[in-house]
Amino acid sequence: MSEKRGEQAERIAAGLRGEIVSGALAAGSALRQEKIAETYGTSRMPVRDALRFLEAEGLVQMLPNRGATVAPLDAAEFQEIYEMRGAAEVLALRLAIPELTNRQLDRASEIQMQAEEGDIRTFGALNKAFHMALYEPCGRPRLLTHIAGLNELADRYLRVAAIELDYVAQSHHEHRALLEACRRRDEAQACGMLAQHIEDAGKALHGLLSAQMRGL
Amino acid sequence: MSEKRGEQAERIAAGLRGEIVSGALAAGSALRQEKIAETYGTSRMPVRDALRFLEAEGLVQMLPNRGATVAPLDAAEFQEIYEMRGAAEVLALRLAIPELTNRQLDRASEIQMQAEEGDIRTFGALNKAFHMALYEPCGRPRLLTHIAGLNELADRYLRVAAIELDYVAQSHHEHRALLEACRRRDEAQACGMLAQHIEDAGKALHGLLSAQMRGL
DNA sequence: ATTTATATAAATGGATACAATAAGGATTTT
DNA sequence: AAAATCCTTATTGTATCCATTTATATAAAT
Repeated sequence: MSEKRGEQAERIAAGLRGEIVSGALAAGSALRQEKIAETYGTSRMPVRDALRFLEAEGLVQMLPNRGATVAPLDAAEFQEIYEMRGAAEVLALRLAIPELTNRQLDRASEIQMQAEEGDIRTFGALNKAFHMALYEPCGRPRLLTHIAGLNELADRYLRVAAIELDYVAQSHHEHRALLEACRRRDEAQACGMLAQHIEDAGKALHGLLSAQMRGL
Repeated sequence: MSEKRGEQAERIAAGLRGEIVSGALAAGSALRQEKIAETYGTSRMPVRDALRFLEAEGLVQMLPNRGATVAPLDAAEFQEIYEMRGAAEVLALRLAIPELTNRQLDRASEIQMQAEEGDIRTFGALNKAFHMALYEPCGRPRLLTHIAGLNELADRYLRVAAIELDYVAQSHHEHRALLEACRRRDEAQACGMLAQHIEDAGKALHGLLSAQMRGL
């Protein structure tokens, strides 16, 4: 019980976020405040704060007087998220490229190598890490937060789509090409490839998703 | 006291939002829960919810155990917001153009005419309305919410910059040209002009801002 | 039998009360 | 006199309690 005061809401939010993104809490599930409070050993008050957090992130839906539910999965929203990712991440990359150091590029390469050696379970996290490594030098905190949020939303869908192997292979290929363009500091080429990469991913996964999502 | 239950937080958030965007609450001001609660005739509880809302929107900063303050104004953040606006709004316009009906274009024209007839006090709201009218047909709710949030953040800065007249004149000019491109359904031209329009606005206002922001 | 109305149970929203943290001032010590 | 420590006060975070709303089940009426 010796949790630092003032951060229980964030602890609860982190816990719920994990359960939602991992799929442990199914889309549409009711989130009862009392039950969650019991689970985390607090009162309902910090739980409410946590739910508000997650609502702002888009992982939870709250209806007045009717409680919170895990946000539904919807193929149209998935497409929208990927469109937004495209716009935001291309901007971040464009702003980052002039600031990219070789050291940072090496770091991204290393992450990509780990991703290629890893299996499907580690793909999601390492994929995210690779992208963020390229964007961080842009020095735009709000933009980076926005991108991270979109990726978190996307992760839920990836989990459902149970990523196919040949998509992963193509993703690796595109990552390598993207890295090369960045090393040449070829802004136009890199941005174009990234836009294509994200659009491809969106389309590739959209199909799997529509099929997979009958069971709701 | 006969407010509908379950929406007090949103009422308080709307009130505070207005005071922050209008500048009635200066950047950096402390936001005491008890005082706000008294003002709105409630307990501190819905106030806390409202502050969480505003924190998510970026208008308020919260430090654990140390309360909330109005988010500071910062020229670098202004630039970032305009960069993000550019990316998001160009995407929205690109997706909207194929769906735009003549009726919707007429509606946008009407808003623009009102803006040109109005004065500086009405410029901000009508400017926003014009842009949103062009984007709404894109049918991407999350993207539209994102854009609206960015515009709200930008409004704070516009208020401080006390918009110059020749900037307004140029904005009107660009809006008319943008409308023409949309009427021709010329996606590439329209998107290019919008990108330029937002970039111009960002640059024009950035200068004013840096000067104006000494008095903090 | 179906539908509607009522009553009851459950869960949320808000208020009040309490605990803990942080800041500011007074007092003491060097 | 300056600095450090302790104490007091103001403010936030959490818990408990109450009221209101919603959903469910039961009963009555058509």
